[in-house]
Amino acid sequence: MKIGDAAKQSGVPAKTIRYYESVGLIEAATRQDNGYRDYSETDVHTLRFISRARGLGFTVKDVAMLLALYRDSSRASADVKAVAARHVDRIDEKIAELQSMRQTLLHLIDRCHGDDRPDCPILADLAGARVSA
Amino acid sequence: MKIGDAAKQSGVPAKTIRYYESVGLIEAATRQDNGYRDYSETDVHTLRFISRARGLGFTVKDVAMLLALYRDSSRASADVKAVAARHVDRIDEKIAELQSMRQTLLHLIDRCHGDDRPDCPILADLAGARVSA
DNA sequence: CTTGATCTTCCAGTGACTGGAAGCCCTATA
DNA sequence: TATAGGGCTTCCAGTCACTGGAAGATCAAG
Repeated sequence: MKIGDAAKQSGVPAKTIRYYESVGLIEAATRQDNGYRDYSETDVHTLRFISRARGLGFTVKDVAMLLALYRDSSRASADVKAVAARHVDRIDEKIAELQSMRQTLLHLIDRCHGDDRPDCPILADLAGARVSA
Repeated sequence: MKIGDAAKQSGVPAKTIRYYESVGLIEAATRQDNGYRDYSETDVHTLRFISRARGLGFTVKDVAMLLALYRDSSRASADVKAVAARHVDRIDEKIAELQSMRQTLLHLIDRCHGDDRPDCPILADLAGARVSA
């Protein structure tokens, strides 16, 4: 099948499929006589695998590793678990960082009148003033 | 003062200061006779403002807006508040997204033996199998 | 036969830096 | 005075994961 159909069936945009090929995440597709890329059901399956993994926030590098493990029938599940666990750690860090920002922002927003007056604790804080807890 | 000192005093790397200048977030610094960029205390203050805002996750575009508001003594605090509130919304979305990923991952990890056997629900899920709740 | 959709390649832009090369400037020390 | 080092300058490239767009070939339908 052509790239457009593979895109529809996998949910991965044609542009992105070509991109994945260019960075080596998927193998270069075979070509039809007219030069168009040709995809199989297996390829679509792989693309869906990639799409799900990316949806869970795995980096393309991680996805390459997961794909390799997926294809290695003699893999140890511990290796997969390790990749996932590392990823959860990164997510936890990110969440903590965002929540800290959020808290500070809400604190400042709460103290800001939000009217026509120029007086604003948000700007004051950014300018270096310590705002009371 | 030279860029290295401005960097030390503001916490913004010299490289990043030049970058901010290149994208117009800060004005082009005046130059000393030898061509070196020259910074004032006010410039350092601005860099610290930027550094704090970036630390709260504001985009450079948002920071540009906040700086403009900061300098506009006739600003309405409502405008500042709006920028901050929009930002909190973005953060909330991001947190929700990450927490959803996290939950799915933890669920899968929990079900993975993590031993030498190849059997792995994480890969099974990525491959399209529905994992029991 | 033409129209429009889809395919091809290649280049550029996103956001916010960061690294590195090549070369100038300044200061301190042998 | 020569030199060694550090910091300064510019510019280009790389990061990450795409995404947009241009120019041109191909194909299916009317």
